[in-house]
Amino acid sequence: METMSSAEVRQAFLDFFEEMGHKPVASSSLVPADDPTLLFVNAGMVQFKDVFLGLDKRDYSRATTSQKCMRVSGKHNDLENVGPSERHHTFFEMLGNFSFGDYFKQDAIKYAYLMLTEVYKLPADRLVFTIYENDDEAYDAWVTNLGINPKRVARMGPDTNFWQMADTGPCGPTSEIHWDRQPELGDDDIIPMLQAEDDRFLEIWNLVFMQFNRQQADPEHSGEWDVPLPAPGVDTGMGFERIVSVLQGVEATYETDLFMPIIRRTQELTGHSDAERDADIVPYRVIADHIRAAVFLIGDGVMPGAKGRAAIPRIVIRRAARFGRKIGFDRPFLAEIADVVFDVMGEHFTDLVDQAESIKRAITLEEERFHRTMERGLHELDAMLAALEPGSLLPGDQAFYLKATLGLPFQVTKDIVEERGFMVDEAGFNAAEVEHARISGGGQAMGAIESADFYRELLADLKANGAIQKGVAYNPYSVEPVETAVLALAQGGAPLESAIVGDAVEVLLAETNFYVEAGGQVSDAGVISGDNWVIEVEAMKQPLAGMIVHVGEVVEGNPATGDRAIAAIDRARRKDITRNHTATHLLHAALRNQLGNHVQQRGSLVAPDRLRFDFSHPEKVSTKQLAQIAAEVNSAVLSNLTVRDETKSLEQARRDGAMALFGEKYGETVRTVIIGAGDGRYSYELCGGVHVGSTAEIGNFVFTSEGSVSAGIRRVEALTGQAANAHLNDALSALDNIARQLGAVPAQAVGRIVALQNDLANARREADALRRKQAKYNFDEMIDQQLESLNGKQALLAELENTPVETMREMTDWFRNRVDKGVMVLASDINGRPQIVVAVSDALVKTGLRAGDLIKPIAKVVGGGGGGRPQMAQAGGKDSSKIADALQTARDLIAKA
RNA sequence: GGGCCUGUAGCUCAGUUGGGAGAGCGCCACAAUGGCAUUGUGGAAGUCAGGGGUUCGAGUCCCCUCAGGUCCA
Repeated sequence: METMSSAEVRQAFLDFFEEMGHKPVASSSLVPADDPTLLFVNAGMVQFKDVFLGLDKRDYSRATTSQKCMRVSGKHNDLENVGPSERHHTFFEMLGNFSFGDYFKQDAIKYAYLMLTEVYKLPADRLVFTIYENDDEAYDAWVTNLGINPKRVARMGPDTNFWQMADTGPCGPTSEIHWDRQPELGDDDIIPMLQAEDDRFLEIWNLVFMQFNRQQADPEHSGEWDVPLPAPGVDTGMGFERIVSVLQGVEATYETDLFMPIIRRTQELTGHSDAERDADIVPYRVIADHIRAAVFLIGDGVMPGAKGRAAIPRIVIRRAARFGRKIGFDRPFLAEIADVVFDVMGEHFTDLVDQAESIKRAITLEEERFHRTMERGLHELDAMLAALEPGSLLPGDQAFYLKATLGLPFQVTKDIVEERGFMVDEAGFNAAEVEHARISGGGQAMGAIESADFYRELLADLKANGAIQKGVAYNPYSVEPVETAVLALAQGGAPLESAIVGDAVEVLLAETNFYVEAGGQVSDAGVISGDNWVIEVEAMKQPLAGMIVHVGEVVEGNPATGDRAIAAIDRARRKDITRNHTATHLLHAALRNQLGNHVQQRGSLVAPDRLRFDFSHPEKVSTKQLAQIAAEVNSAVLSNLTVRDETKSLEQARRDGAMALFGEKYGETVRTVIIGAGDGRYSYELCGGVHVGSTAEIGNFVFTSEGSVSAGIRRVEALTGQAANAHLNDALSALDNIARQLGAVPAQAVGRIVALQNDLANARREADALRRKQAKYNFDEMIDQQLESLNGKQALLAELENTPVETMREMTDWFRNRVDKGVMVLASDINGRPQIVVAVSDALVKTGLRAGDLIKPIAKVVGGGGGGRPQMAQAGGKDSSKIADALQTARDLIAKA
């Protein structure tokens, strides 16, 4: 047994299988290419799934990989185990060798054995094996052919040693190789201990033999419906971190050279001694695991966010930040630790290094966002605790509110609550969490998966009967109507033979040029028609690669599966979209020219009626800069640059200087869009969208807004073509009207308005002052003359003419200041509607007379309602002719009160 | 995809059964000081995210849309 570095372990594996005739294939992205049901690649075979299913062909029949994997959700959720466990990870690598109908069980077992004993030079007497209970071939392979002692080979049940992709389909027995951590216990108990899954053994390699096609579900594993596959295959997986730990002679994967540099760096930053570190090892491990996950996720284009896949980098970054706080970090620190990941992994995953700065920035941004969120949550928690009796229980639903709505992790809540001498109702919290999962999970997400399953089966059927080759023929770059056939109609994830008028249907055609939303460009709309029927297409979707689905409504006739059809996009709409799309590229280039190369696209929307573009930029784009950018775009339009596309390898495109979007995933060959010819090339981007032929077709370009989306990201919106013309014309005619109204030429309009505004403000102030003075004078006179005494109270009841509500309210203050024990009811007709205010002096309020109560019956008389505070109330009504009656009612009420 | 929360002055936010749109910071002017820091006085600044509804009356209640936050899938 040799001590190898992790890099050597990985390379030795790939080299050995290459020698054995395998094609070394690069790890695929963590984001599964065509599989919406799978959040992340979680095994080496994922990128070969279609090859195993016979849906895809490669020019090799043997492959070997070291595949990036994530296990964070669903059946394989290792998130909570990370830290306490010595060898659980969210992100890890899986070494594997694969046979697609080439070699089978005997060779697979032989290769695995050679790899471990000859290349890694593991002592054979430390290896033990499991096989499926009735798999005699595997038994022979180990015992007869390789001469393994039968005491070291355990027959196991279907739970551990039978693999199936789904309830039906490919399946087969497996054989596992385990490392014996306690060889001193001898051979005799090996089989029972393996069957009991004792900690003595560490599983290092799983060999899967895809041998059968299961025709129908078989929960009892009778094997009755298992038909042998014509070309059986092999899929193996060895946990890279585990084998490295075995070869480096350490107990925990965290002690290997994959993790120790990360842990040491963390330790440098905290200043802990080794003993302090070991006393607090869980946070160190969590940080080490999660920083790797975050780096690789973001490297594969999964930016932290709230929804879908994006939630995962957010979760790992926030968990790491949270555990970081426990060991003393009070500032963003993960980016500094990420540096070590680039050092350790960069040699093999070279594309990571190019993106290092962007990845670190994304991590730090997320950490900062987390801190802000925490501050808000802690603030709310403070308020909750302030309202609590000392030593009492914080209700579970409140703790859950902090988590679900404000994003404050429960552990944080719990720590703080206990620090302050309270307790949390944990059972209540858990109940609220379960209830929340029930309400918000389930239903719709399942629907999406069922729909994907439906289309996957449909795709397989259509390929099987030869209706299509790889998928729907898709050429969105043409605008001419396409003559084709209806391959299938569907509704709610179920097939439909034919449809009638009014049906909402999904239509699958053999060929289409309807664009499916991608890269910000929205889907096409249009019409599919056949003999005597018409379907209006409102939306498009792509449930999986190769399946382009039209979503629409039958407006005429009875379309049916198999019908001839003509698919026609809405060409005017498409034209507007292409104008906006090409303009978006011009805008991107102009932004970089005017603001600098730090400008990077962070999102975009290309719709027929507008375009929206988000980009990184630290400050507001000034009006002047905006004008310069628009001028540059318009100048590029006027230069009538040609727009063309080229398809080439991603590598070539990068070399040629094409702009790729950070955080997007690309295939090996890419389409590029070039604006401007030769050295005068103005813009060069990777893009799958549809564009105009030359820039003059865009017409006018005009901004409609500029603003902020989040920290460091600006958003602009703009119009082109007809929409821009209309916008400009509206603005010009509005300006023209304004100028005409002012009796000035447009250039002088603003000066005139400023002067007018000043005059108006002065006049208003003057008029207000006069009106108030007058009103106060009249009011004082009114009190002198009209104050009456009702049942010991001083009352003023009056109808005012043309007095605004504001003045009436002011009068209530005057009244209450002047009359100690008084009630006032004022009514006024304002634009044909009665308004009433009631005021009560403080002394009378104390005796129980409330303006709010008093006003309700009064308001009823004029057909309205009202209310207010004890001192002052306000009401309105409908019938001004009843004002006198209302005042009389008031008089009666006050007299009685 | 679903649940919950938020959107009020340039910024941070308050606004209690529906009845005077506010505070702090910032900004402008004036005064005190030789100047600055500073202090005082005064002032400007709001489509209460947008649209619809209920009501005599909506920042406040209801519905929709948009944007953001957050949790679950």
